[in-house]
Amino acid sequence: MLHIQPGAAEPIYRQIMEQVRRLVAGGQLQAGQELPSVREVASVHAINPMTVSKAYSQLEGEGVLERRRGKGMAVAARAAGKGSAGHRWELIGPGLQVVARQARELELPADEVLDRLRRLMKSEPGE
Amino acid sequence: MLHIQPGAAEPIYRQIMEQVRRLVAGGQLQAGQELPSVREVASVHAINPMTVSKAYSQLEGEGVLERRRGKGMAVAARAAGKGSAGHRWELIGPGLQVVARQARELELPADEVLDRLRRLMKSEPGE
Amino acid sequence: MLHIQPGAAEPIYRQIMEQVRRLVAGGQLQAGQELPSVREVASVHAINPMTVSKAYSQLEGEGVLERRRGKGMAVAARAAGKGSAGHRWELIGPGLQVVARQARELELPADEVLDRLRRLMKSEPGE
Amino acid sequence: MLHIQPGAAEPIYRQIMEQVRRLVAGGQLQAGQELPSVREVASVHAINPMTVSKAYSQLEGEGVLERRRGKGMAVAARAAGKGSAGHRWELIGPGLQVVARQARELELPADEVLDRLRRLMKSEPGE
DNA sequence: GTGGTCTAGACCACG
DNA sequence: GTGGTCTAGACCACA
Repeated sequence: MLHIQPGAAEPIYRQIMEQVRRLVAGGQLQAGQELPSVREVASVHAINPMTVSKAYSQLEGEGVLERRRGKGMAVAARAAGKGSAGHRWELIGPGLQVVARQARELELPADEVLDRLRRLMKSEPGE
Repeated sequence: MLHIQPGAAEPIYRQIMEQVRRLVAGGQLQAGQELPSVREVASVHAINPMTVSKAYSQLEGEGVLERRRGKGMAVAARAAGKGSAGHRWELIGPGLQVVARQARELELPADEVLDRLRRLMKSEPGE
Repeated sequence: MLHIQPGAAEPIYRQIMEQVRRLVAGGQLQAGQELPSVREVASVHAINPMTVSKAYSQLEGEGVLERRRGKGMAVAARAAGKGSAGHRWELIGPGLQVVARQARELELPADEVLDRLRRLMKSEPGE
Repeated sequence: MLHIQPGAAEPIYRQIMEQVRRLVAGGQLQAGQELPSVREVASVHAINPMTVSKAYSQLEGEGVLERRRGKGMAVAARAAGKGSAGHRWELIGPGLQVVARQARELELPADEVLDRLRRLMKSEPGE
């Protein structure tokens, strides 16, 4: 379910956090739904359990996840409101601004930038 | 000229490096053109001169900048080739992929994502 | 009779243990008196029966409760001595020290702290 | 400056968090003031640096502390408002409720409870 | 079975 | 010098 890139600049625990946040906001993880256990995620991606645990704990602190004692983590009930359209646009806003600034600094034609992004959004599901 | 966000996740010296790289590739910094001095950048943005110096030095190591004794740094002559169309698309490619994945995870409609990006690219110069 | 807060930092089984200990020491649970059954407590508070059982078992190990075959748990006869004034003050001592340190670190005026505590002790029975 | 009890039920990193929160709210740590470094706290109390780091990081996440890159942690500027009287009483409220309930369950006389607390608040500074 | 905590030690990034 | 990240491994607490 998660997509980890061990060598990326973004730390692993933060990659997990951001993906979970988006999957919850996007509705692919419903309120109350259980997440894969710390140990499972760790073994699947060959990373340290503490790294996963750190991500989950911080998401708990943010109110995105809830701890069910002895039964793992689940999407928090009150995280449901996080799926509002407004909130979802907030999560992608910074990314759009970064790309816009890069395009401007590179003096790339807006039309072609949009074209490339369109193709990436359509085809990427496979990878 | 530069846009620094202290407190951002991306380290300051890297913000400088990436912006300079893009401005050179985009042609807004021409070969031979002088860059603002380390001290000037540092004082304008209230950051440590060592941070600016580190960014400049690494760009020199990459062949993007050249050191002119007693006269500061300038865009390297051989950096001209860095402005090829292919190279410029390489610099923005990762950003586009990131945004595409975020949109997919958030289940946001592609059309509206493109629309928002279009508006950002047109209007942003002001900020 | 019991007051359970799932989700609190203090584990549930320990919440049960401490409350029973205090009710016994305070005389609200008399020697020989029966406690609500594991199943009853579990269903009333929607918690796992094993959690209740664990609390009762440990209290039995401490000599506070006794197991009556086929009839559940009751306050141990020899637990009577636990109600001495000295013992009761021991049970509240740590709590008082914690509050005193918090008040000091928050630089709150002692008089008002006492005032608020007085009101809480008088009115709380309702909740 | 901090008071760590290694054997306590409350985890060490949480002891640190709560004390810092209270010292900030109480004004003993002013906005902008630097905290002792992770390594310093760790060596003084003979605990692992990661334990201290965890506390600091979570306080940063809560907005109580700010990271000054390469220069350690400091009390966040926006944490100043955290020192309002209302906020300080919020921090001690739960502790007062706990004590009040314990006193009631133990059937201890309110006057004497208050008396003991008064003495603790006056004399404790020494330890 | 679940997550939490702590340790020890290594390496990196930043200024 | 500062904090951050990750690993490996141990033990505990909870249900």
